[in-house]
Amino acid sequence: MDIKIIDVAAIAGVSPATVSRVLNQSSIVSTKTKEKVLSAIEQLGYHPNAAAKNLRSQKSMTICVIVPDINAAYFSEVIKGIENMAYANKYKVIICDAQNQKDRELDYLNLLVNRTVDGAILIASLLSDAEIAQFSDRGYFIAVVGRYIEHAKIPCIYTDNVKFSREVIHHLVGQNHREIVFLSGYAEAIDSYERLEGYLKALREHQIPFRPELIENGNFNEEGGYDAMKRLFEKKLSFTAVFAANDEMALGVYRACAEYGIRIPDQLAVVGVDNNRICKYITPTMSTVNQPKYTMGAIIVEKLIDQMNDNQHPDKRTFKVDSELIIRNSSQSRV
Amino acid sequence: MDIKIIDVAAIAGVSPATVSRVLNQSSIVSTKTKEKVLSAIEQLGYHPNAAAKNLRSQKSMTICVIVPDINAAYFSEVIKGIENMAYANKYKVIICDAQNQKDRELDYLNLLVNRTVDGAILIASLLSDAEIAQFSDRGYFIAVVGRYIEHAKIPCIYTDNVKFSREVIHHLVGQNHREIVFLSGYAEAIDSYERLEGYLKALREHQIPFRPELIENGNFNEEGGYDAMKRLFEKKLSFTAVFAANDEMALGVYRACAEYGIRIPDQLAVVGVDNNRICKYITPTMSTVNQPKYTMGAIIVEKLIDQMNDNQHPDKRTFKVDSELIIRNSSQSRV
DNA sequence: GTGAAAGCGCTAACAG
DNA sequence: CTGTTAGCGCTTTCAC
Repeated sequence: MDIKIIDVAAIAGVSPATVSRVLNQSSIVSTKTKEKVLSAIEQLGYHPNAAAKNLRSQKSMTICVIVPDINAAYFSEVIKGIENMAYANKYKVIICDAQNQKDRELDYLNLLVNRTVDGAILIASLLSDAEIAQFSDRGYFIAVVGRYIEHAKIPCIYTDNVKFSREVIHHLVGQNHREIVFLSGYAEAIDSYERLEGYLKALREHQIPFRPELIENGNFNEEGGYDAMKRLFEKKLSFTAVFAANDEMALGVYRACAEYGIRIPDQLAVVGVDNNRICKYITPTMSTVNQPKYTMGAIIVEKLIDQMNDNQHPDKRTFKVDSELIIRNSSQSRV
Repeated sequence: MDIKIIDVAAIAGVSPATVSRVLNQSSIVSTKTKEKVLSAIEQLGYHPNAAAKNLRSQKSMTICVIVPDINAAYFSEVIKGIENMAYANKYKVIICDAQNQKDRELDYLNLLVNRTVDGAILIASLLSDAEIAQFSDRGYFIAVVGRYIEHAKIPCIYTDNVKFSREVIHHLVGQNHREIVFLSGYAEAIDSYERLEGYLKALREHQIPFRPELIENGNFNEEGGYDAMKRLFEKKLSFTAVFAANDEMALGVYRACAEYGIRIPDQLAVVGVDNNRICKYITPTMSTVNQPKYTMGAIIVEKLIDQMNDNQHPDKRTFKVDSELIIRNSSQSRV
């Protein structure tokens, strides 16, 4: 059996309450008894039982992070930011791989309900705003990465999709492209919607007529991007550039181009989103949009922890962070 | 306040013990009362408090996974296997990013000591075999990925480094290479040691004299591989192939070659280890060794859970899994 | 500044 | 088959 607080108390010649007090610095203990207690703890190698502590104090010092896929580079970098900042604040992090399934996400959210965790961070959630808000209203602490939710108690961090999409199109137009394909992710995703919006806005700004046939869905994955591109090629449409709503799909574009003998960037310019590490290594190097993923993770835990501890800093609850267009060879005309 | 077992008991008109029994299927309850209880649970939306359950039952149904870096593709895939299999067994997974620091690793291991977790999985740990064994001897459940530990109670899963290293060298020799550089990782890592051993063995088998100047340390990262390669080039040594102990270093080799105008594979053949996704996308595509990372993660949790539950299946405790040499363009002479 | 005692919500004997 | 009871190990009033 492990050593318990009462054992420490006995050795130190004090009551368990006093041991608890020095452990938690909850109230003032005389220097002398504190020393006795500390040395008893040391001597016995005492470690407070977490379950007992959790039960009594009604918190677990644990949060969970729910993502569609642990493995995806984008998520794992956000998670790293979350984990590191959580550690700095003495919080533990439970990872939840929802595998793109809503019911699994819901299942993981039960960790909140049964008090396994004090709070949850949702990344690229499949739940609707209303569903998320509802959880918050039930008194659970939730924070969201990647989108904005209109709710006073839900910290959010996200990038301005519309803004950077416009930048991408501006860049492409600057390279004399006027027939630009947009590859969207699955329709339910807010990111798809907003990136499309930015694309449309930018076209309008440049008075380029919008051609609906240049919009294809690639489901945010490599295969989808590849298939979409093939469809486009088969239709013999005229276009000179592709803006893919993420790098995965852009990678699919590369593959399709290789098959059809289309040279990037000479015959087709390509831009993705996410700054996957592959972008730097592939030939030609791929233009993309970088988001401060690690920082986003770090900030969101901080805010969540603030919420959980009622540190109602009157400072912001939502954060719109800037992303940066990285121009590489896939979208530069070699003059 | 949340609903508790006693509330359910009251509604169902039974004792809390009975509710607990239907919840845990610990002993037989009549169909009739079971139904009453179930409907009360449903009606109230009752979820058993995890902390209370943990305290009483002396387990947390949680394990932790300690890795040097969450972000590294290799680890995140193993973690995915772990998480998915854990979920299937109703276990939660706490991720611990040790950031390549031994003291942080030790700190995370305290999760075992304070009973936050029931067991821990160590991946690419910096701890010595003796240190790990010691934890096990203190009664904590530990499992290890990536190396073999001589200890009856520690499940291990690992690949045969010596074997695949020999295969790599055989392959290279088969391509008429006889002057082959070996790029090792940091010396403390067992992987470095064993991969070097395989390299040496294979050379001997082919009666190729071993040249110590062809061995360089690249610390398992891109920068290290790049630096090592530069040193080698500057020394004007003669060699025609490089076997890097992981893909990261091999990527560094690519970069150094680009700088020095060395063409891969014509002037230099390159083989890495890990099958990072980049290998498939880089030009030339990179030969490497693939390990069943996901499966390794899945198997190791299963074994750990077995251990924790005393399911002393007399079946194996350690698993040496096969890896596969993937030959791509970086090591094929274009005849 | 310190101790006694109650109780967090659950499960597991032990009766019946 | 079901209820009563006693804790799991800790923190936190409330006294002193």
